[in-house]
Amino acid sequence: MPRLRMPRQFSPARSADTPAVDEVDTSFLESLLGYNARRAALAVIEVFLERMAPYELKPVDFSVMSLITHNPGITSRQLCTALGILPPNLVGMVNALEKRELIARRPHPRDGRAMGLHLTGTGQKLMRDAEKTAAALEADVATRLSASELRTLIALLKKVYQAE
Amino acid sequence: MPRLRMPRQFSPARSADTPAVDEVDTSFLESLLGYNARRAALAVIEVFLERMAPYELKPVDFSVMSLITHNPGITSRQLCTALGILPPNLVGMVNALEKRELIARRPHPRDGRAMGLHLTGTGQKLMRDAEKTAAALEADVATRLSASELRTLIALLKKVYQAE
DNA sequence: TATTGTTATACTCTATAACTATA
DNA sequence: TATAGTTATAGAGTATAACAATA
Repeated sequence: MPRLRMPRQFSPARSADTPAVDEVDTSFLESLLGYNARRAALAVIEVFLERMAPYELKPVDFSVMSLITHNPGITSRQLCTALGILPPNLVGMVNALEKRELIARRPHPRDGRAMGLHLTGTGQKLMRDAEKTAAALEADVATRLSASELRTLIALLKKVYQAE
Repeated sequence: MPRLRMPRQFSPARSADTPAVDEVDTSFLESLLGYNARRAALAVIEVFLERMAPYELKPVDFSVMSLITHNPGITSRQLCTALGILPPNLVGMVNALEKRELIARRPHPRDGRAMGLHLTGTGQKLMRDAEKTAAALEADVATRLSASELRTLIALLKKVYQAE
């Protein structure tokens, strides 16, 4: 009978059972596209947040403003579809941008339910600078990557998500 | 005097002032690395969520489990550092995985404050299947990309975030 | 004094249901 | 009946402060 053995909770596990980890092996995770894509996205967004702080634009705000810039009269619905945002979550952003007098709502010419979104003069001025900053950020990342590597990277990323 | 003009609120804006957008132009955003990286990450994570649903592992849970798999005895602190998670936010995940009896806490051999994390038998069996599924997911993405494109993509993504 | 793990908590992001007005 | 915009609200995800036990 094994009665003489110590009860398990008092039996210190042998060191083979409780190894310590000195250096963390992340090689399996690093072989996965999703892991690398997420880490890279977070790294770029971190720099983006710093550089865009003067304009008080977070990445999604910038995306919204940029689409309005290049698509004057775009509707909320179109913004949601293009950016993968749910309508209830866009309302607050658009309200905030309108309150800052960066954009203005105008009635849609053909659909009485919809409102077309337009930049104000202030909004246009801000976006000229903000888009320059965004483009400069790309140039800075291109110091980690060569210009052609950056082009390749973006092309491959598009292949991943546009194949949906 | 311009008194005869309609008050602005009753004056329908001319169509030149309120254009409608038929097709949304996203070309500027698509030129930005951050935008593309985020979209690609979201696309891969979406598939990941579907495929990992049978194991009830979200991406972060999988990352935690995978690091424990390849680093038996890893501490919470090491997990947080490796994955960019804040300690308070890891507690709930580890508790949940322990409650599911996928992992077990054992005292750290050299540091009385820390606990080493280890897979249980159940956890090992689950992770054998889950990591196979994760690798198969890569192969599926490789139908959108060639094998060499996938390797290039991952290498370039690493360059972006490891240069931090 | 510094660090590990933890609690409590707040803030942001994302998701669902339901309403209104127009189509 | 369906759609655009909105409200309210719930659930994740992420953030800081502070504490006990140990280094």
